[in-house]
Amino acid sequence: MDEIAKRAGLSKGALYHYFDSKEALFEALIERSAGEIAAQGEAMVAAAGGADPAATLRQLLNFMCHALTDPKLFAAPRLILAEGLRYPRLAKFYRAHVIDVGMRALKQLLASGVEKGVFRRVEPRIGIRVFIGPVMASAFLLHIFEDPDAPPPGELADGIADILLNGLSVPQAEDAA
Amino acid sequence: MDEIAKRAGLSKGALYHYFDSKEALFEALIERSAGEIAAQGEAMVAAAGGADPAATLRQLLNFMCHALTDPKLFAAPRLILAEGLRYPRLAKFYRAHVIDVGMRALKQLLASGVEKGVFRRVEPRIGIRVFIGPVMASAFLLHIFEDPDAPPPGELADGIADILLNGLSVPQAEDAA
Amino acid sequence: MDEIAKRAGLSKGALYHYFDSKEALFEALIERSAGEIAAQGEAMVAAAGGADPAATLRQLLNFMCHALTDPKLFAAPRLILAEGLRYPRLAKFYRAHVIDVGMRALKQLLASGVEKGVFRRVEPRIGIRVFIGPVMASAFLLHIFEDPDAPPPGELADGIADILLNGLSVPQAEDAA
Amino acid sequence: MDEIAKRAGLSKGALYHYFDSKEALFEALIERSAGEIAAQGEAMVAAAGGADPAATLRQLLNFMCHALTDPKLFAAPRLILAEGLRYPRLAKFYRAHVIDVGMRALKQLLASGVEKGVFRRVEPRIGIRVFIGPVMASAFLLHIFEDPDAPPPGELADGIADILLNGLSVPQAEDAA
DNA sequence: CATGAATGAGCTTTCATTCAT
DNA sequence: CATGAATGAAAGCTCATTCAT
Repeated sequence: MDEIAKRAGLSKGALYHYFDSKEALFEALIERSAGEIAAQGEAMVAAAGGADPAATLRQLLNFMCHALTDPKLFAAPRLILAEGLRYPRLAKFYRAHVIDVGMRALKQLLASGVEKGVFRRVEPRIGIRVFIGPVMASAFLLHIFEDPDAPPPGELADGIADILLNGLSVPQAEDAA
Repeated sequence: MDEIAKRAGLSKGALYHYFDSKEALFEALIERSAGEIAAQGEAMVAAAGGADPAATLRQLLNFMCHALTDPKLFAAPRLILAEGLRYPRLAKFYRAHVIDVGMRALKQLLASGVEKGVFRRVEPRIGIRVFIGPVMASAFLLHIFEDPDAPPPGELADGIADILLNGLSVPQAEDAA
Repeated sequence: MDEIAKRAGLSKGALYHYFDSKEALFEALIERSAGEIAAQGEAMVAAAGGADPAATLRQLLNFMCHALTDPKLFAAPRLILAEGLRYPRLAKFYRAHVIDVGMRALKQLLASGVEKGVFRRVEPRIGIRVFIGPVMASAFLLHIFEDPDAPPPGELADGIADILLNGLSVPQAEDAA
Repeated sequence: MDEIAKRAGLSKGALYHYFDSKEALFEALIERSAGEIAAQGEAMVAAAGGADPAATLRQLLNFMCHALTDPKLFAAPRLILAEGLRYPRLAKFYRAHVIDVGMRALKQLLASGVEKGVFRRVEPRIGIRVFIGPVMASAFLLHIFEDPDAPPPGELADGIADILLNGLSVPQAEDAA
């Protein structure tokens, strides 16, 4: 809190004027950064209205990859990881304000793709994990392990989308000799 | 350290006999759990010898999904995430002993798949992220966010492998002109 | 001060307009509650004018027992006891405005009883302590220790008066020799 | 705690080695001082065995007056007053370990006096308050209000006992003209 | 080898008081 | 007159580390 106060140009006491506790401050931070991102992602899916699910998926991936490249926007997930054991309520808050929102949107996107006949009918819980996981992994490698080899966000999003949509496997010729 | 000593059934003094510092203790923990897992994954790829890359990928996913379902084996990654900021050396240690090992093996697996003509030639850094990300995301949802909806590890591995290999998209009919 | 301001329905700033400091506020509180009680007790003794000291003593006990049953009137003594160490000036203030007043009145009452020949000539400092002590003890048991067995004030005053005036001992038969 | 540690010649950390919290430290203090006094008083009553209730009452008063003259032994009651609002459990602890013990002993003493025919049958709750109150009042005047006029403990105990046993009133001649 | 008492810097939080508006 | 944001010292407590035994 000393450090936070100093960076905010306030005294520690003033911080407690605005937030009841460190936990409350963290919750506000989560809501204003990760919560915002999740809401924007949800809005993106809603705006697309199921018109072109593959394009929406690409757009969403692009958005997420760019967002999580920003250290400021990675602050919220990092917070959960660093302080989640000390403040267990924080993980619950994050789940309610970020994860549930994102999951709902992704489930919606996958379902509309299936409905349109462009996505295969995969188990939604797994589809969600396969969508969000690569973005997470990239963010961790970038911010926590300082991978010098990190691909730029646009390229990353395109590459993830390519594999997600088309698979790693080489398509088999189906009517060969 | 008090808590660790108590659970280990010895005194704090004894703990400092075995480990020079908390950081050293953490490094040992990482080496013995996550390092072990990474080494086993690497051995799995080496043992397969590039014979059936898709099968090896499925096997590796299955191994990882089962491993990270165990709270004890999730302890090391969680440690890095929670303490990585407090002990920056720890993140570097983890990268050297776990991430680099795993990445090398995965890059090898992808390359052998390409060589065999069964995998498309994707950017390896991205292929790696798409492989490991979904497993990570599943572990986080399970252990950090206590998702009650977590799929069982076997089913999870199969589902991830299916999407990874075959993609989300419905294959196009190829019988055109 | 925050709490006091809130309960008083004004801002902290306003509080400091009316009172220079917390100590000053406390002094005002003491003067307006305990000081008032002490003054009323003194007036009671003065009004009686030494006419019927035993009756005055009963009346005074009754007044005190009823007063100290009211949590609002117990607030001032409690304040002294709780904050007397933190604000030593406060104890002196209470002594001057409450204790000295009460003691003077009691000393007066006892003296007039002796003069009238209805009270034995006891050491006044001790007489005072024996008078006020039981009332204090009752208030403490009621407000601090939340004794569920507390006697109602009227009954309490009568009981104390009975013992004070007549003693615990069974009167000896005087018909000897 | 800083102050306590300094006076004990320890660091703050060491204090928390011995006591889980400030409240626990206070409970230990209460048990070792006031609890001890209460237990000794109880033992005194038990030892007397109801043989000479008036003498026991005098002895007990003498013991209490001497005990509460010692600032160290007054520390526990003072603690309750100063910290009771901050740590409400403390008052409950004091009640259980000190007040209930003392009350039980006093009730016993009064009952045995009644049984012997030397004490009048007074309401025990009131008898207790009249016994303990004057001692309390004396201790407060001495330690909190620093009364320069405080009677020495022996004289005080004798004076209280005299009033308690014989009453303030001048005995009436019962067979006069 | 092992103990556990002890340290001291650091943490989150509180609170009487001040002051620009 | 009144507000409430801001301060800063101090409170209770934690914890990695050390050291006499």
